[in-house]
Amino acid sequence: MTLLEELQWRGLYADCTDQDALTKRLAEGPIALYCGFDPTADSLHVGNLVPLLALRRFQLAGHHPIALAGGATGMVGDPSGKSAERNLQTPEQVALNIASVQTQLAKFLDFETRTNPARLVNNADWTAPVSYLEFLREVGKFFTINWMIAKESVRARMEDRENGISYTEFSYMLLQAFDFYHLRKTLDCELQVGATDQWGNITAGTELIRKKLGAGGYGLVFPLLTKADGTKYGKTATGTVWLDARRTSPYRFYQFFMQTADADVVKLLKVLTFLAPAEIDALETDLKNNPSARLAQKTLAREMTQLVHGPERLAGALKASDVLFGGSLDGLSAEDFQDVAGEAPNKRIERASLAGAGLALTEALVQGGLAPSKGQARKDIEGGGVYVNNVKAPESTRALTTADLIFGSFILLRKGKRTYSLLNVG
RNA sequence: GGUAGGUUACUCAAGUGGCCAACGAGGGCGGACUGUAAAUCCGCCGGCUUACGCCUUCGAUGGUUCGAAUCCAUCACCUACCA
Repeated sequence: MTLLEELQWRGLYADCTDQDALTKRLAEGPIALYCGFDPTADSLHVGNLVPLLALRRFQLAGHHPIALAGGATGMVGDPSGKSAERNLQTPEQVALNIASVQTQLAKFLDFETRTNPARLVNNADWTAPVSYLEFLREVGKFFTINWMIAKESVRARMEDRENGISYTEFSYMLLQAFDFYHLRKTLDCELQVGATDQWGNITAGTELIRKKLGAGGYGLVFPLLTKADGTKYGKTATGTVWLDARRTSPYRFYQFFMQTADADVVKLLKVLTFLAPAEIDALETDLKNNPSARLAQKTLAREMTQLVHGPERLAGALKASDVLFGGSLDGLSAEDFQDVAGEAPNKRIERASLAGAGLALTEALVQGGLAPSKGQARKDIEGGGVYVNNVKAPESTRALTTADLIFGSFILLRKGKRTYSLLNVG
């Protein structure tokens, strides 16, 4: 199976500027390719994994990946896929975000290998020195407004009378075109990859390369990741699933994948993991024959957590999951529980607050982050959805005392089937 | 600069003087059923309160009124048309 065939099998092929030519080119030998990541936050999220891991797939196949951090483009904001104008980030924010995003990008690619080491670049390096006038003459002149406003990302916003599009965001595609042109010229980068919403930006690049260099450039785009029910992938009710362990703990990260719907899990195994097709096929069969074992979900969660957080954090997440989803806490060793204490969502409270009448359960739920207010906490309790140490606690007048402590200094609160908070009593 | 329209809770969106903490939909959270899945059904979703109830909210400020999300004035922002 060639690389392109594998990408197709994995559902990672949406469109290509010239499939036949690219197939031929890839057969001839290693190619340099890039993908850009704008620093919209100080961490990447699971949605970024698709293009990032695609770069890695190319590297594993012997090609030269270039990860581009958008120090310049991040100052402007990509209108693609956005229905409204965005607020500009301050230069300080961009600088901070760039620093952490670069560190994360570096974790997924091999920079040491002799044959085809990865490279990490920042488009601010070549964009910032160019003056506005220079840019207009060197880049702007090669694009007609007519062509630009025909792009989906722009047209969608032009048709939306409510929002419109600023000149700044309108210009975004030219900056990205300039990136591709620059990388083509200086690093002989022939291919740009990205999600489908990048199609317009990518083709702007190939246009510029053709016009200014008289050379070719390829674009390859992946489908946007969606869930079977049509909603966006990578967001939970609580928010985005980040790659940074400080924002999304490995335990939560593991649980996010563990809770994948049956209808999505095979697609995600293909798109996100490096498991061989045969292994994924076997998991698909298992899912059909024995869905309650959740082997596909477990494998996905395991693979992803290992990939992003490493084997040690994976072990912690597994241990915490075993304990928290293992039913009764009886028979659990103190050591095992200590491990959970470090991994699970956790909140420190004062031992003194448990003295006497104790701490109201409603108050404890609020402190543990399981309820937004005491009123809501009371309703949740009365609705039968709250557990203390995995025992249902249906009375909203319940208070926690030292008698509820397990293993000396913990109280395990649970709301619903799977939301936990561990009170760590100091 | 002129004219017209808009700004309601997480989002969309009703409400145009008391019955409004505010219809409805989406979404979320809980429950039942399950498999930490989906679908379905039920309950809840401003805050405090065991409850009666109290308090804070409908862009901002001030006013009219016994009483305002609803009326008036000023301001801010958004949109359209005209200049």
